[in-house]
Amino acid sequence: MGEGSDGGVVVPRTGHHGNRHGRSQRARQAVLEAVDDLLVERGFAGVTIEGIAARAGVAKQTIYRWWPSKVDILMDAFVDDMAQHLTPPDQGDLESELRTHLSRLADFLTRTDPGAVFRALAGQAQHDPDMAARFRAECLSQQRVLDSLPLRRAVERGDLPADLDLDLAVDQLVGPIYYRVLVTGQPVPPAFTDALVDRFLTRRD
Amino acid sequence: MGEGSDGGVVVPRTGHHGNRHGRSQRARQAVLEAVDDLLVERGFAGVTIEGIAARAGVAKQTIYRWWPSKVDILMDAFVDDMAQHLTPPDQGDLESELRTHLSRLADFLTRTDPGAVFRALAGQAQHDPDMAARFRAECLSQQRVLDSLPLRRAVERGDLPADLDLDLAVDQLVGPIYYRVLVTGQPVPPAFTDALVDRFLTRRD
Amino acid sequence: MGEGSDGGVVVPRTGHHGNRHGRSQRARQAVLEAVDDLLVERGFAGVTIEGIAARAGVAKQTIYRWWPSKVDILMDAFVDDMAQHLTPPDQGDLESELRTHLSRLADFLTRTDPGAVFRALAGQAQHDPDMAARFRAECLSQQRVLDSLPLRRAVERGDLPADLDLDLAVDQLVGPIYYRVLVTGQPVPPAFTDALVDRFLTRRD
Amino acid sequence: MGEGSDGGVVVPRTGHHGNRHGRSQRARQAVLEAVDDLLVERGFAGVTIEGIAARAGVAKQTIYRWWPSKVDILMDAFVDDMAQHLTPPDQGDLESELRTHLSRLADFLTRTDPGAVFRALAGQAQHDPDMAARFRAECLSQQRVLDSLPLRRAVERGDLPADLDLDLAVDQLVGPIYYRVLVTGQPVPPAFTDALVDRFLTRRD
DNA sequence: TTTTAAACGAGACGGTACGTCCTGTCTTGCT
DNA sequence: AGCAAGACAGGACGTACCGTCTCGTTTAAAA
Repeated sequence: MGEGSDGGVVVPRTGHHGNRHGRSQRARQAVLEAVDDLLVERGFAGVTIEGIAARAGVAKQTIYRWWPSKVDILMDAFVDDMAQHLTPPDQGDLESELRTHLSRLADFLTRTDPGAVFRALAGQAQHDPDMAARFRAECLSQQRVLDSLPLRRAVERGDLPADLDLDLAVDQLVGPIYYRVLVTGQPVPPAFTDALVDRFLTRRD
Repeated sequence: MGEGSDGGVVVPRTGHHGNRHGRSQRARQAVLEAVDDLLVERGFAGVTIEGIAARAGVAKQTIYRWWPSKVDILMDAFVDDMAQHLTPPDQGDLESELRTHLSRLADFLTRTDPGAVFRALAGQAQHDPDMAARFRAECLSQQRVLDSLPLRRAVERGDLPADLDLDLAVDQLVGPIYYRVLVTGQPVPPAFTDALVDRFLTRRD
Repeated sequence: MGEGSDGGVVVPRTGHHGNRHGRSQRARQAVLEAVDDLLVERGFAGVTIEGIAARAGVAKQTIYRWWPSKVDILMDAFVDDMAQHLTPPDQGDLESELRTHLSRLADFLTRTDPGAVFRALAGQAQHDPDMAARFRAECLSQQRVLDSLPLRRAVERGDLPADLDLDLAVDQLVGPIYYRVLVTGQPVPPAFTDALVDRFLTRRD
Repeated sequence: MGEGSDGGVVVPRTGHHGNRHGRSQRARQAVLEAVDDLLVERGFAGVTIEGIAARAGVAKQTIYRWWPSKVDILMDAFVDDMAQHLTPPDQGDLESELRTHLSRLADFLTRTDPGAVFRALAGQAQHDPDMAARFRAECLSQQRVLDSLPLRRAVERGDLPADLDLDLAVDQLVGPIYYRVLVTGQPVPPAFTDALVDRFLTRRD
């Protein structure tokens, strides 16, 4: 689904009201802000197309023209936010990078507004396979790349074996975090993420 | 939410139409079956109180009398099913028990109808904190006990140290499974669950 | 259209909110009053289902449950009003009765609120053959009977020949009135209706 | 509303897309044909500005530039057609001329496409006083002149008294026809129009 | 037995949001 | 300057469910 994120490509200059050169940037931004605000203020059930339209000062039809559903609006809003967070720093040291990244991930998922959007999207994905596919393609695949970055750097450095099963390793590292966030609701403190890193590295000795 | 699961206690004998002493078992069963059917056939969005009532041949009011919401009906239906599956067998051997239990869990979550109910409930829990609390209290806590059973038995047998952090261990073992099921949508074959067990046990040597 | 006007038959007693004994009289009355008010205040285009619902304090669904369209609501309202007016008095004298009836008819059509409803319905009938058929069956046929009443009484009295073409005679008498009301928009003063009566009776001498 | 009918005066040459020399005749014709087609095919409710624009291959703005509303387009289309029909022939004989004219009028109103347009316009006039005024000024006044033509010729010939109330006479002759067409929906056969003429002339003997 | 009160089926009610359609206005680039 | 194209804010449409509320019936414990 590209219409949400490529508005800047289509529109050459202005964000005025309707014209033949594509969508209004003003409307797009207003919608994305409105959807974020509504989700945080009223929860997922409080996010309605009518509510977004009213809050953004936009016509419903304008929303339907560019987004197939409210979750696609949320995904659009999420993509804008996600890249800003969660790019693991290159510290030259696997353990440090993993500790930093996992604790940041836990914080992002549990404490930030985009994290709340993520949880809502992950929730909705359970109800709608098509949406789940879009969610994975647009949001999760990028995230997955970032999650594996410390490991791939360590492999390049020779700190991890070249035949490491990356998929499995990433699942082991971040799986328990998502499990706590999405299933048990337990807190995910640094002590927990550090322990995950410890046990992941220990067995390699 | 207790009224859903204790109906059998209140009703003395029959499940015919109105009576002055407790709820109709006929109605309860019809509702639980209808909700399961609808979820599997039409997905979570296709589960509506009106639809359940029509399918079960029951009045809406009867549903509202006994369940606060459609997710509570689903939880009621889920509880009935869950216990049947997923009780790990006592095989006297940690590795075997873990392999068996984790692969059964993966199968339950991804391939069975109650698994679909679970995913729907887990999804809805992301949108509704109150419901999430009920979900954890009624469904997950039991499951959590079962998940830790092989480890606790191993501790009793002396195969695992007494000071083992059970919570962390369970999270490491089942977290990646739930992560695949709820987030990435990747399949969860026995090869994957076996690998989880391997790596969990390896470092103990 | 019968569901609108036979509510009193179906509902045995109360006008409370929903019950199994048919529709709420309170809602029905509120809708009919709202539709009349809106037509007079804002014209036909200002009559909307949403506006009626809001004004009557009624849910849209309740309106759709009982009336197929807004014109059917207007017809229902019109039927209630029409009978009150326009029953020609029995004065024992053809000329007097005709003069009275035609001038009353003209006044009804041009100066009263139900007359405005009639004009709106007659207008809509031009756009919708099905509605036109309902309109004729429910509203006009009764009116037609009243219009011919003075002539039929005169025939009974022997003041008019028994083989009089009633249809033609009524068309000649009231046709020009409706023509002015619906087509030319000219006023229809008593001088005009009296002249119609004169010319109708003159040729019989 | 004059902009619709004087286009031919302004445009000097072509009807291509945008040009700097007044309106496009191509667009005007396409719109008038589209509106006629749509009215006949889908009825008045099926006539929308968007539909006309799509069918005529014309931009909505072009329509709004030249016509204030869809009924004005219909009036424009109607004026073109009306003059062609309904000019009563000069037969030198009042009765013949009246018989011919009234039966042609009845046929025009009930059986022709322009007649359908007329009925739609007359219907809409009931809902919109401003439009009714335009309708009378642009369409009906001409028609009224034609309707009275046989009578005026007869007065000139001395076949009718010079002090004849022309308005009343015309109303008596055509009123019943319009009444049947617009109100009762009864057919208007020659037998009916002939009877109207008979009775109109009889009383003069 | 007869009474009687709780639970039942049915379904109308006031609402909210849905997704669609059309309105009339606007801006742009082409002819 | 007029045009085709089409995005825009707005608003009504008719539908689907929500959760609440009578109704009149069914039922079995209490009287």
